[in-house]
Amino acid sequence: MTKIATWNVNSIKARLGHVCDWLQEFGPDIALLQEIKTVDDTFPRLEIESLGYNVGVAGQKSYNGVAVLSKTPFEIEQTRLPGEDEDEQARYLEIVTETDAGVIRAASIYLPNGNPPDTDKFAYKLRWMDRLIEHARGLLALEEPVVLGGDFNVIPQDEDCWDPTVWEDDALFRPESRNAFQRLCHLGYTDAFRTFHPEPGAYTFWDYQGGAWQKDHGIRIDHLLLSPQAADLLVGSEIDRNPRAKQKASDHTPIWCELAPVRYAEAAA
DNA sequence: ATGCCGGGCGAAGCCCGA
Repeated sequence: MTKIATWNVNSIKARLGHVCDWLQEFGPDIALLQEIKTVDDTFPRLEIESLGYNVGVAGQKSYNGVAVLSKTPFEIEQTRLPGEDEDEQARYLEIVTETDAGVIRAASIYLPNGNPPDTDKFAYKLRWMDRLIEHARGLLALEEPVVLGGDFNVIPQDEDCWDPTVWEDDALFRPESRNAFQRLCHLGYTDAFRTFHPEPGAYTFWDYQGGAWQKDHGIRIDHLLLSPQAADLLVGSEIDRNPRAKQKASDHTPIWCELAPVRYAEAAA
């Protein structure tokens, strides 16, 4: 079995203790991290390698930054999302590794927030999503198990937030954002968590403000999208709320999926 | 609720997040 998790940690330095605890307790085979907020040279590589992980980093000073941690060694395929050479923001890192479930291509994605919606930030978000769709379309042609995981900054449907009216005009919930997310899925990618959990009220983010966590006023914006070859291996997906409950927590919590070697996946289906 | 938290940077207060 191969466990693949994604977590926006909101600074790897501020969250190193929690991340190490989670790696030891949950033990993902592949962990996709976002908002590490540091450059490659200052990423706490040794601490994480000492827990048995290979580390890949696409970092940036102060903002953004993504990483991949994997128990199995990997090749780095992309350190930026293709399609806009001037884009310097570190929001995409793609690797290929051989796991117990076979060769898997995985990408750590930190999709732009896009607020406020009447600014270039929103235009940048939508351009970034178009670029992601084009790249994801190309990956499908490889006919490999692909996992696109990360903070997509998109609330896909009404049931993915506690009060849709509050989010109505937010870049995370605007029709343009949701439409682009839907176009991405409709290429042939499966939302791993939704496959097992059609019910509303499952969240991955709770604002630090206004007691959002205590009131369970959250949104589901962290996703794992699987190519058909990966979806065929999918045997489970859950949100791990424990890290969000701790002191000095990230405002996001991990979400994971489990892929099985093909003969086990067939038996479970 | 466009900043009530919380992090980075850098040493006070601003930028940014969702």
